[in-house]
Amino acid sequence: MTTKRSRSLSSAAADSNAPQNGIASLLSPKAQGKRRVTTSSPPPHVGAPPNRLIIAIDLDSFYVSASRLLDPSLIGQPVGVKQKGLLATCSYEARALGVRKLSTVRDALRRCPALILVDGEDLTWYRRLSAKVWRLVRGVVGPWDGKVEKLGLDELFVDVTEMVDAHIRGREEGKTREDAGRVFFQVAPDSEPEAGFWYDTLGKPIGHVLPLDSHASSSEDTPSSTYRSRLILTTHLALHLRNLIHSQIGLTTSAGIAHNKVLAKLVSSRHKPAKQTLFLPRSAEDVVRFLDDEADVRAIMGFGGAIVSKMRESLGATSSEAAANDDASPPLSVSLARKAFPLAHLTTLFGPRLGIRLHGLLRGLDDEEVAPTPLYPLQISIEDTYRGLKGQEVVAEQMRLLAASLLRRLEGELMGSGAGMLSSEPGKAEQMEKQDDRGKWQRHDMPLFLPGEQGNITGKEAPISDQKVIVRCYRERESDPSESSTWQRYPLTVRLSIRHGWGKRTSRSTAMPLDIFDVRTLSRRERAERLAGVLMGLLLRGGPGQGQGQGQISGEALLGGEGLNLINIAALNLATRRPAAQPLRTFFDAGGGGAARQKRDSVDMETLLQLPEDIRREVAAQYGIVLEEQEAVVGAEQESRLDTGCEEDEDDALWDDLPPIPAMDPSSPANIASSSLVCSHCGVAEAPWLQHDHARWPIYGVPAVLLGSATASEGSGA
DNA sequence: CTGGGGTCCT
DNA sequence: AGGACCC
Repeated sequence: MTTKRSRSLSSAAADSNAPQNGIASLLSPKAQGKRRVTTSSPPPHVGAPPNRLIIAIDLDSFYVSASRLLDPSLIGQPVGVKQKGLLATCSYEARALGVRKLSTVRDALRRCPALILVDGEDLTWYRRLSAKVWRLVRGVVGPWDGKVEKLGLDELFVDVTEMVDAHIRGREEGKTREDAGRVFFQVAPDSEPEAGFWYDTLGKPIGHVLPLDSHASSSEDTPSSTYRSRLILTTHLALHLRNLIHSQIGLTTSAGIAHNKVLAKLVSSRHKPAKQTLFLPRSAEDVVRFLDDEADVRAIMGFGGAIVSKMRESLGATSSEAAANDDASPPLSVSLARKAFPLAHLTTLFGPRLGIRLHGLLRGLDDEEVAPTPLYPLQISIEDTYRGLKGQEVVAEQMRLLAASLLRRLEGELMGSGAGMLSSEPGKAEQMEKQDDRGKWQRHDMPLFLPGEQGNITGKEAPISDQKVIVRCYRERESDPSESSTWQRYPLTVRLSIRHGWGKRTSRSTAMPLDIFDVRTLSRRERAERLAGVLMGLLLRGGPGQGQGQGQISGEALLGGEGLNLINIAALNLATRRPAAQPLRTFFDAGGGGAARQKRDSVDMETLLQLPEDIRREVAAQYGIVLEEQEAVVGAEQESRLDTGCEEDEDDALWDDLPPIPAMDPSSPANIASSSLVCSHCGVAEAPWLQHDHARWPIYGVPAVLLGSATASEGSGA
């Protein structure tokens, strides 16, 4: 359908300013000549003249603006939003006083002692506001097959090609309202004929235009359906969306309009708060000239630190430039990058796929489609940073807090009534739009927690740079899921990532314990306890290289060296339906040797484990399941059991109801043994936090006796 | 002295 | 599981 449309448009373009109109000439000769040889089907626009209409929208100093909605006294003030020791962002007033985004708090306060600090470590409010903006925009362009992609909390990409062309078609068919040189762009379906905006048929763009001489030279453009006039029309639509975001939500935005994402994003940052910029090149040369103004190739989305560092290194080797791998090394300009890195060079350095992409990016070529952000994310994670967190009890306590925090988020974002509270509610967005553009801002309904007498601000005193500094902190009231709300998605996997000292992150994942979904029968505390237990198991599991689970990593993680600097817990693999039970048997089924294995498929382990103890024991006895809690296991017996290997045994692993994570010294074998349970499958005793994993992959589980000896080397002896 | 998140690719 | 990218 794209081809049909673009044919009619390019025939319209052919009459007036064909050579300068630059549709074909926007492509490099290479790209024009090349026909797709790949077997995978390319996006419709690949290899075709640029035809898409992309808007990049950027919420201005988002965290600051969002905080100002909660606390208007911040308006007009130099404000910095801090996360731990860093300024996530700061207000333009603060920037005028020399404060830089991403500077340390200490540095910012040195430059601007009057800086007002806001705590931005809890993202709840920002996340909600961000989703609101996304839904608003999607409510407008969605009905026209428009696509909206969220990038982080404060950026959107919007593909309005279909929407604009639908309008142009309607206009060609005389279906639009016109009045004294103006046309009405009806933005909602026919049920809402008043929603939309008037624009001037003179074809003047809204906002800034780049390259600077671009529009002036083509001022004789007729407002016909040329590609250029479609881009110009898009600036009106962009303003409309920005006006909506401002009037309905109260946030100002910057925007860029171009024929692809990278260029739209690049120009969106050229004029920054509350302005928009159109990129309107006449030729491919215009694009390259524009990019060559960019002194730092990192300004192009896709050129990150690792890539540029590698490029600079390669440059130093061939051109005797003394650019080491420093952070302080001078930026690599786009023009230098383009001249110094022919395609063959880039593919050598980065492989065919990435190399080709980077080569195109240096010339402004970008095929990346606007990928509609799905209703539910692919993963939900929380994290916190520490200064050398160590000790079993300390770590376990943090794990409990983080687990509870993750559960709170999962409940908030994955539960709802069938329609989905996070869902677009297309009708609602249209209603909002139907209201006048200059209407009052929407009420922001964050249920605020009011600890202070003076209002909704919690003052937190924090010692920063030797002074006590007040950090304003806005908190949301706790709430439980409503009665009617049910899980819309079920994360099947949980992943624990940690950073040890200042090293790199490492991560392990395992099955999500399914009882975290039982919000009716278990308190959040109980479910958090369960999840934290599983996480402690992951912490102790160590890497695959640890084979039998010597517990080296775990010992160090809990007790040794620098301690933990970061803990991140992620819920991923979000399923639509709740699985029946924990997949305990996969390992054994794959093992193949289970012909004689006795089947107990009729027993739902999860259900069994949740029964009251007396009933549970009764049922277990009936099915021959060992629910025995064991005081201690003799070391020698364990060793021999371990040698035989769990996979040869016949029974499924099963543990008794899990006790809380014991607050105890893990280096004491006695403690471990006393709280261990014996695997009914292979007979190995495991500490509580290892049982979950052991049940899935017995060979990775760390037998208590080994754990004891491993930690004993650092701890209080065997 | 370096946040608290996300996505995709290998 | 890790590494790159994005904000």
